[in-house]
Amino acid sequence: MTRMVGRGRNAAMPRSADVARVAGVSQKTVSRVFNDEPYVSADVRRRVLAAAEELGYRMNHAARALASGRTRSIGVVTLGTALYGPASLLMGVERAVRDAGYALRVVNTVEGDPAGVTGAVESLIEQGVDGIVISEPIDEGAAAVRVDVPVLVLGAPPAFAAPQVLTVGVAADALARAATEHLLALGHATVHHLAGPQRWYAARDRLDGWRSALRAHGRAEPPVVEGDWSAVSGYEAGRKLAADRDVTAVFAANDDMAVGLIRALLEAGRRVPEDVSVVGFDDIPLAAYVTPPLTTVRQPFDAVAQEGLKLLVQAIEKPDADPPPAVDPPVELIVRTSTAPPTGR
Amino acid sequence: MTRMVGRGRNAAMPRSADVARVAGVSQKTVSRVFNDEPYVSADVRRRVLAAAEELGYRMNHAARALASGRTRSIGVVTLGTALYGPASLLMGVERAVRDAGYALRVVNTVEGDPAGVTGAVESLIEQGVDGIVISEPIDEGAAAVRVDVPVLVLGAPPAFAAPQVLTVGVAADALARAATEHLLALGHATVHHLAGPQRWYAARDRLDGWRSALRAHGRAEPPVVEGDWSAVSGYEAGRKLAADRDVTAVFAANDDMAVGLIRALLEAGRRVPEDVSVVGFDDIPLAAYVTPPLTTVRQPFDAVAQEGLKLLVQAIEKPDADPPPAVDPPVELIVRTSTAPPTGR
DNA sequence: GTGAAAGCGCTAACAC
DNA sequence: GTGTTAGCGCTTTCAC
Repeated sequence: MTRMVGRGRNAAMPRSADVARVAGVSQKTVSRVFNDEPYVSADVRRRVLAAAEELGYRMNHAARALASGRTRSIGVVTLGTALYGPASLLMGVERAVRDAGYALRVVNTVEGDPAGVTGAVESLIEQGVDGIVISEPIDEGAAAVRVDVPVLVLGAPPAFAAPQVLTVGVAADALARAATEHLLALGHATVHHLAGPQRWYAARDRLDGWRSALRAHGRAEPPVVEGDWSAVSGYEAGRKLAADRDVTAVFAANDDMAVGLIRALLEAGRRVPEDVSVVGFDDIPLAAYVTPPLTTVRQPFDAVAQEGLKLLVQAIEKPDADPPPAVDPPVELIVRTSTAPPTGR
Repeated sequence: MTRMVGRGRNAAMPRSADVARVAGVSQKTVSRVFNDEPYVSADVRRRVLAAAEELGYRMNHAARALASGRTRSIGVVTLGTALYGPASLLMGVERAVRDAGYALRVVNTVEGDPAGVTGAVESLIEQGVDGIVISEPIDEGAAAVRVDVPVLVLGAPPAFAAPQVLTVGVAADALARAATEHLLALGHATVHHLAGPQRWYAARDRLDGWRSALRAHGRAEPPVVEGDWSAVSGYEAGRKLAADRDVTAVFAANDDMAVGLIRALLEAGRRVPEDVSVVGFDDIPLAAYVTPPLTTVRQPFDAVAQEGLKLLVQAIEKPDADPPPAVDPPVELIVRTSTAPPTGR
């Protein structure tokens, strides 16, 4: 079946008034039907729907947005990267937005762009959105924008002046703590940390979780090595770490770096897990299939996106209701074979 | 600095008429300035800009879209997956769309959704977009929609009735052919293929490339094993393939499956590359760091996205001009250590 | 070069 | 339950 769809000045698209004429009702009644408003008799509703179907009517969202001041769309600001974490979060957000009956607008921020998140948010506001999701932002200094739509920040402290700034943590510190404690429980004297870039809040949270685990157990805190999330940076860090015979356990801030790290370790003749245990973070789909299969911590991306969007949509639609209490997703440590007790050497 | 931005019925946002009053010009002149129309004196332009700045004016895109019938936005239809290929393409598209001065709307199609791509396209049209990008679609049968905006299809045959359907191939068949020929050149009698799900055009193209290489060299065409892009499916395929001692070289349709395959091979006691050579597809960032480092073929995602968007934007803005000839991005085979000549056994 | 008037296709507010 | 009347903030058309 071939249906005609389209939009544009001369495109002879039927409008609600045309539907009204065919159905023999007023234009406003057509509007009522398409907005599921009450007080429309079942009979009228049926006639309107039939007429709309017959004409191939589709509502013009621009006109609706102009008249109502609402767009039924949500904007998301992401880092423009195909990294597993941010990409998964984006897919989760898309799904949750669609399920809530909203449209999605996406703006990426570019690393090093002076406008950064602030510019991205302004461009979304200009486009017209009812709410904004900021996904895993990096710290760009105090670049506050006053926005009058609700803002949901995923994986960072609230940093925007908005009527409602909602935050859903990825519970990264708890997850990082669990990873570190797993290594400690195995009998390692201490745990080294291959951190993510500290401009990312997500990276800081993981570092905090690692540090708090070490402190809680009264262990020495070795110097932190910082990577940039990439396997290359993990590899480079691994070359340094491999030279240090005191290193028996490393917690990497993501799986990509963990894989690079392991490669460097192996090339330096240090076996994993016999000589050095490694735990990653994210549970990328490949984690179970690299050599050795990677012990890691699963990030509940979908749950975070869903949970967050529930808050955001409520803030948009019922601004006065109290936000429901946030439910922290469960910590999931996936133990595979890249970790083992230290072998006395 | 805290700037007030926002939109909405009661939000006391300044409009172009306010700017006009402050600048002492007509509302239409403000419109001219913001649309970079000619015939505005430099002096007037400066005054308008100053007034806008003073009031914190931002144009209302919904009103513009309603009046002009154009939205300056582009919609993209993607599969909702964080797989490296689709995710990279999406990021490339976002960047290219932003560079062209358009906004981006995203709709995912869900596997198994009856509406599928057709429904996604209709929802974009309804939202109002000036052009549509369909990224790596799967074959859903003939579900044609007549759309009156230009459509760009990335990585599949044109399948939509639209004023302009543009296609930019990922040249997947040429790339797959190069991968296969690399293995043949190494001295392997033939090459097995671990294919992607055949509903994806991208998977079919790779299979075609593999097949044509085999035919061109007069080699036997072994039965195809089909996976679903995931490492798990590669692993399962690997268990079957490992049992067959005739298998000395495998071309996997993506890197994730290649990694799963290698793991299965190793577990079955077959060494890579000594007993079996493996080449992947995509060059995921991890490819150089897995064990053994993966020989693979690099997909030029950014180039494809940029190239495609150039076509699309031209089709939107200058519908009558001839589309510039498509430039095929170069084939890049990355040889690492998962491939080697067969060892006579 | 600039301005006045008339919509774009909807929703809001209120009448009936 | 349903219709009427005004806009929403821009662009278009055409006059000057």
